[in-house]
Amino acid sequence: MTKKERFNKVFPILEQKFQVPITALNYETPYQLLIAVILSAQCTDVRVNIVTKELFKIVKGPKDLAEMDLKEIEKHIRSTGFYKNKAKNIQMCSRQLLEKYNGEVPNTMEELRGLAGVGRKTANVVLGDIWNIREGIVVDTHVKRLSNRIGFVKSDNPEIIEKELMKFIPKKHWFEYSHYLILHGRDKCIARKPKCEICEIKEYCKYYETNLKKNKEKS
DNA sequence: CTCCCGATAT
DNA sequence: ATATCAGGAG
Repeated sequence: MTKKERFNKVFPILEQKFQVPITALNYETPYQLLIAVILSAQCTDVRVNIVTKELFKIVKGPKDLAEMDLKEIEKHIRSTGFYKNKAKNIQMCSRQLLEKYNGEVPNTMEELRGLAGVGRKTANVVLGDIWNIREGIVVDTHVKRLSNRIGFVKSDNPEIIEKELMKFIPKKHWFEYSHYLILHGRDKCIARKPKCEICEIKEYCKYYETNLKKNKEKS
């Protein structure tokens, strides 16, 4: 089975399962989404939402973080991990927005990448969720894990994975693909103990195939 | 490549 | 105890 054939089997199943993909992060404005995504690095979306629920009561726009004491920012976001870097980044990012973009969130990959704490993954999420722009495929830890397990790629490098995926996934599905894999990764294809037995796409998954063989050899 | 780093499931 | 969580910067 080629990668494209495998994709054509898997994608409709995930599409049926998750329907319209929506972000699990809570926010009211593009600026708040940007901050939430920066905070979500190596942290569960659930934890980010707990933090932003309080933070966004006092942070409505870039001015609020630009002027806030760094220690106070750290105190608010501490439980998301990497809190010193993240505090510095979201404050610097807010100041950059005020200086360069009149306080608005820019809508190009290049401009977003120039902001503190914003890498390719964060930029892709903001572009997709706010402006519905498909600049690329969001490759986070879930997309990386599932793409390897299913058999779409063999790599740990997010940029290589993104390039490989773009070869056989139609551009119109790029944004949905990431969301579906992230959702499915949280639901069934969990990192530590994947629920292969009840997985909807197991018959098209190399990881399940390998496990089946191992189990049959044992018995 | 290493470091950043707390919370949670196993 | 250890792996893992919507990664990015130096």
